Amino acid sequence: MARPTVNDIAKTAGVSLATVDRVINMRPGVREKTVARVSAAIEQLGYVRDVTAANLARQRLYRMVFVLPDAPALFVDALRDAISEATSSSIADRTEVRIITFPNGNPHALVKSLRALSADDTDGVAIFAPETPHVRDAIARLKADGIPIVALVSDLPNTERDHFVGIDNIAAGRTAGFLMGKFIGKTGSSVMILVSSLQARDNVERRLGFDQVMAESFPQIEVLPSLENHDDDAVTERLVSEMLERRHDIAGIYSVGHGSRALVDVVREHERRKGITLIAHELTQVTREALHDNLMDAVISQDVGHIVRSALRVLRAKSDRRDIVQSQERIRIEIVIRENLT
Amino acid sequence: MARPTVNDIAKTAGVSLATVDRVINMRPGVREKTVARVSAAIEQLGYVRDVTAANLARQRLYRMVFVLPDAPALFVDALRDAISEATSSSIADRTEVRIITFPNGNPHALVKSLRALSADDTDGVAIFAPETPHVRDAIARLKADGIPIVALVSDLPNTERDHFVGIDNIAAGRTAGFLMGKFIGKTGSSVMILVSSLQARDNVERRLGFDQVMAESFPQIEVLPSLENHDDDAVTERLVSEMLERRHDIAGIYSVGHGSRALVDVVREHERRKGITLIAHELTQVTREALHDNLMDAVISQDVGHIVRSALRVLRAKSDRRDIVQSQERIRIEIVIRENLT
DNA sequence: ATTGACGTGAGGTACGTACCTCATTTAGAT
DNA sequence: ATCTAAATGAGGTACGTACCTCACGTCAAT
Repeated sequence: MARPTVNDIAKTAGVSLATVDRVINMRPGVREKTVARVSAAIEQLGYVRDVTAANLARQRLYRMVFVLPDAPALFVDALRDAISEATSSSIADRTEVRIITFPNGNPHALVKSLRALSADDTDGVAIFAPETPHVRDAIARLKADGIPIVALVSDLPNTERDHFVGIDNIAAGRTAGFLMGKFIGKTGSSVMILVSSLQARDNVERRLGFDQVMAESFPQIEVLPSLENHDDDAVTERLVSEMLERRHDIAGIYSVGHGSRALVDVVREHERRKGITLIAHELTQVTREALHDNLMDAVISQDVGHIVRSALRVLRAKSDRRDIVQSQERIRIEIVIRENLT
Repeated sequence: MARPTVNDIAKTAGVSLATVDRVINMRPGVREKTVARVSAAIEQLGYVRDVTAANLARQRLYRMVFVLPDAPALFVDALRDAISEATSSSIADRTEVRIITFPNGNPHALVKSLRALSADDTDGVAIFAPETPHVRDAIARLKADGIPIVALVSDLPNTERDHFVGIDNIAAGRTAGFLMGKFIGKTGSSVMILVSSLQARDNVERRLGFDQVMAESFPQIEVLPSLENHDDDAVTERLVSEMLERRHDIAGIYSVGHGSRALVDVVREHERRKGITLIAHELTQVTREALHDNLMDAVISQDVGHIVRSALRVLRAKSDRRDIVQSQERIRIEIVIRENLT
């Protein structure tokens, strides 16, 4: 009744333990017929390899690498913190984590860092970076080396990444749009859109989803063109101030990017702050405070802790060629308002 | 640099492996002074017991029990499904799961089931049940037997449960209230409240939170007294139909309990359905469809998968007297709308 | 019939921990 | 100083798996 072991398989397949071992670990030197017999026995008994025992025997250490930009956005800091936290409890699951930082918006430096990784010191890579041709090539190289790759937060769909850990950003944008429309309510107003960069796939997708919903369900609200701030506080401040001066019909501001500090600062000091619906992404100290102060109306977020743990689980599974539990790895689009802010 | 083992501790503490083992597993026969020496070495080296190796050596099997009502609510079914799903992948982590069902609203039967559990066939119990004096006693008995207990979904704060896995239901009610107020917007309207039972702590807490927010932020909206449906579809149907006939100022319905099937059915067929803001709890097939059909405006939910996995993690940890990673065990109050419904 | 390549079996050691037995040392009481 | 009980050491086996070596058997090509 207890779970079957390799010995049970050997017995029912009528072969020795060594042969079972060869089959399971895909070592050469076994006739196809014998492989089939062993496989049948595995199937029949419902054998599941005891990963913990295997890892013990093999002195397994998962050496994982997170690759992050040094963008001056609190979200990236939060991600970094989550990685650190995961690291401290990761001794328990044989996982060692390194963080590689590359200069924001410098794919060249990123590629250089990726080049330094090889299969004999790395068992998995989680990347949060924009998709450029160079990055694509670097990822292809890593894959060719047999290293599992997951994309983090912003997907890299045209690369050979094994998995994407993050939210559906189109749906996230739609969510923001729905709330913006419902919260503004009134007609004849307009919404300002602030993005980090139109290079970042996640930003573009969110904007797309936002526009879809606004067009479908709230056509009376005008959505203004995206303004890029490149995660620069000074730029943000200028853009927002100017806009609020120039157009008095602004009823909402949607911050698409990862940073909202400057935006919150400007709005906090502005006379019209009560009349503006503010929706941003990512729960950080800044957005948290803004929610608490009734300055911000909703934050669309993704749990960085989940993201990090999921990335590590997926990378470990890929590294062992194991399946993943899909339902556990779905990252939710969280809507955070003042009341469910814990 | 690799993680230290018991042997390393023995060496640095200047004792034998057997003594280290006695200390770690709290077996008797070691002088206090020696215990201190060993503890110091553990501290110094940052030793963390390899739980996987320990479980292997000890042939550990975690025998967990979930105790659930047979309430005819889809949420309970979803919970049951989540447990089944967790069970299938639980072979990997040495966990065996049993589900005990008790007749809804019959604490006597529940207590009888609990009485049958003992420490030599159970390593942990997760309970979803209302807190009654009998239940309190039964839990006290289990605790006296040394069995870890977690409360599921609805807290049992006046018992000796080790942990609560679920959301802050007052905050959940506040969340519902905030959205209800924002979505209704207009003045001079009223909101109907439907609860499962005023015995269920989670229902009461949600109602409380809802009232708080409505009073604070939306005083122009009248909140009607709670109507109990005892999870009975026929009762629900009657209550809702009558109310919609009698009062034409109903602008919103808040379904506090775990079941919303009958409510959705009634509203779906009603002529005023477009004019009513519907907010319910728990994402199930019914609420999912209602969201999709624009019949329901928001669902406040908690991820049953997370709940089950968290309960199992916590019970395993308690059973081993290990600490839990708080941040990983917090269950979020999820706001689900049409757009972030995946 | 001999050679050699390949397939397979038998048996071992190791991983980090649990748990057992038995011998020996130590401390405290007399 | 002697006795006794408690504390400790030494060494073993086991858990399920990985990985190694070596011997033996089989079969086809020569």
